Amino acid sequence: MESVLSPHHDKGQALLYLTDEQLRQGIEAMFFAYRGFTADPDRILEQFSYGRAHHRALHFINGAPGTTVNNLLNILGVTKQSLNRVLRSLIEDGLVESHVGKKDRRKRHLFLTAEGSKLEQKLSNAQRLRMRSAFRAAGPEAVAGFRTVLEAMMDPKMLNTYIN
Amino acid sequence: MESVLSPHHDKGQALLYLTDEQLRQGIEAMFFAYRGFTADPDRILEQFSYGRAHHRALHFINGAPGTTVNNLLNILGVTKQSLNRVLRSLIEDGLVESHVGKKDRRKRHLFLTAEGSKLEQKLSNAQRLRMRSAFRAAGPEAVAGFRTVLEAMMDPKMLNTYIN
DNA sequence: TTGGAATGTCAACAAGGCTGACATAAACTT
DNA sequence: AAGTTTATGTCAGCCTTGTTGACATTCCAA
Repeated sequence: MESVLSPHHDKGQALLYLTDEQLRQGIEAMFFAYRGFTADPDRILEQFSYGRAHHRALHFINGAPGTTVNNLLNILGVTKQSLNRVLRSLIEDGLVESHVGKKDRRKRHLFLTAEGSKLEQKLSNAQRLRMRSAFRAAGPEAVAGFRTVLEAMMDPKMLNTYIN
Repeated sequence: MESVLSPHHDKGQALLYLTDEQLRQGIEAMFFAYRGFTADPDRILEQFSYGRAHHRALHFINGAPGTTVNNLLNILGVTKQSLNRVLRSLIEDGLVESHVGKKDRRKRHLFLTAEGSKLEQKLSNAQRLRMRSAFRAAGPEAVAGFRTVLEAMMDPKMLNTYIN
């Protein structure tokens, strides 16, 4: 039965989106959607014997060419040993180039080679395809809401990285 | 310069949310948000020497008490060997109980014990806390949009599982 | 010149995916 | 009743990707 006397104070109605059940559905939505989100690139990566970690490295090097190893480390939130293993294989396979810094020669600046760029394109095209069809199906207002909630869900530190 | 003559046919403006740059931002938003989404329960799980896989099992058994192993397998999308390893440890530790089916005695029905329920509560409280504050910060319209986009991003098969 | 930062590398380990093979019990089919 | 399929469990082994710890190198900066 809805409140007739004080509709604006009916918290159960006005804040329906904050009930435990709604939150639970939000949690499951994240779980299933993330699976969908990674499924297409994962299938491509399999053909190259690469994993999601390689994809992430390619993605962020592509987005910020010349980025340093340390910078990548902060974005990805893994240990240098873990990242190094992935970078090494990408460099060995000729998808990524590592250039010693000119100003600070301790730093390595990372770039995609033509071949690396090609694979990155392939992966991100697949991922964008699904994202685009989801965005199209949902419409602009939903997309804005999607972005707003995701941004509120990130660690504040990552928001900076992400915004730029 | 904005179109003055035919604002409603200005695709570049009207479909701004479908540009590659917008899609790229959506992709990164998913990556960073998912990290935030799992960070809190991950910290708790560490104290129990459990992983995300245990959390997922607890979550879905809690949501559908008496579910069968096969059903869980379909929801989680992993192999029985992988799930079995996780279930075995949860059963050994007294967090989950496995009961032989009454109608079909091949099937095992899974339930959380009191202790299992306690951990599940702890984990989902942590996860809901972040989700709630994100939802609250974003507002109801954003939350609706968030859900709409995520649902469009799932595999259609999972939508059924999720809807129920 | 020395301390510390940036990077790379080796070794070892763990979680949690995977495949393949095999076992058992129960249900279903013929 | 016999054979097939289904549901589950288990063993062994492999891979990716995360972890820690230790150590080497290079080189900027005070």
